[in-house]
Amino acid sequence: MKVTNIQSLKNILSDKGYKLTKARENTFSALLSPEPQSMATLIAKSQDKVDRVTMYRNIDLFEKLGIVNRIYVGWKYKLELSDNFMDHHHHLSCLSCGKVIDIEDEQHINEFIKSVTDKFSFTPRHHQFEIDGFCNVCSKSKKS
Amino acid sequence: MKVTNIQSLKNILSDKGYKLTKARENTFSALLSPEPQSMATLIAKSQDKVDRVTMYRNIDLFEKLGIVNRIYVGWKYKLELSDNFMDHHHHLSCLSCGKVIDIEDEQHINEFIKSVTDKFSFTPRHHQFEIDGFCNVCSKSKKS
DNA sequence: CATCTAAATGCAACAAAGTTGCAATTACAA
DNA sequence: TTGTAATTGCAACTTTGTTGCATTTAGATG
Ligand SMILES: [Mn+2]
Ligand SMILES: [Mn+2]
Ligand SMILES: [Zn+2]
Ligand SMILES: [Zn+2]
Repeated sequence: MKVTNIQSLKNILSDKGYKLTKARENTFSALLSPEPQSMATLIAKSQDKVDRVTMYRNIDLFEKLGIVNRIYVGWKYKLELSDNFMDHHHHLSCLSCGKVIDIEDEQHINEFIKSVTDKFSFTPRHHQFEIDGFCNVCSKSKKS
Repeated sequence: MKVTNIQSLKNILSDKGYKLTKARENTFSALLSPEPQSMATLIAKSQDKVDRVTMYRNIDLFEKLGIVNRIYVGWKYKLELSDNFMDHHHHLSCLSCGKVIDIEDEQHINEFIKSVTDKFSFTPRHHQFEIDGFCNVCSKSKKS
């Protein structure tokens, strides 16, 4: 499912009967970034090449095809290219100081996903697990 | 942090130097619901009592004070009163048709949370686990 | 490679969501 | 009761996302 270049993008698209267009190439280029980006950023980056409306439509399509993931960072979503079959974002997020801690432990999570998706015949593509609360520093200070 | 009535709301507010106003009482009343609600719903429910702008401002305040949680359901956030016990939201969300399935199985998740919050000395308030993918219906259709 | 057509695009217009500045009102402490 | 800072409502505005439609284009076919 990983898209590394225009050729693999074309393969995924044509496989489902979609066309590889200039707008889609440019949408893909805008997505190349080490960090997840907001829709506004993607639109700004390619403002002379891709119409706003087309950007929305193609991001929707890419998401359905598994080319991009929509993740929530703070109160807004951001978009990123899918890397592996199943991307993950497991965070502890401090409501007081905003610190975000990444969790690596996959053991329990993977078991849980398997059991629950099997139960509902659901095909998972991506998941996100966020725990909001207070970090060790902020837990000690008086004002919650 | 749990708010059960107007008096406890007043306590939390005045504790931080905020006033208990009619608009805030009505904001609180609108939040009383077994289900998380969208901002649009809250605004509609109290359209004759609280101005749209005031609703935004007071929800923001309530969130900072820990009175409400903002959670993501599908692609939109919803609001709910915080509870004493840990709030939880476990969903399967279909990228194609938008269907949201609630998961009730708590077993694996609770183990996982315990182990990871202990590890980082983190005090959890609420958590959210969302799996994006395709529901049983949409998994079968050809243009996935 | 010339032709054909469904798919895709851009544009304009719209709708929904959220923000800002400010004058009028209100909570509440003195 | 009064004084005053906090809060509100309103109007105007920005940002974000959607819809309908005429025009353009990818790419399949021969
Ligand atoms: Mn992460
Ligand atoms: Mn839920
Ligand atoms: Zn913290
Ligand atoms: Zn579905």
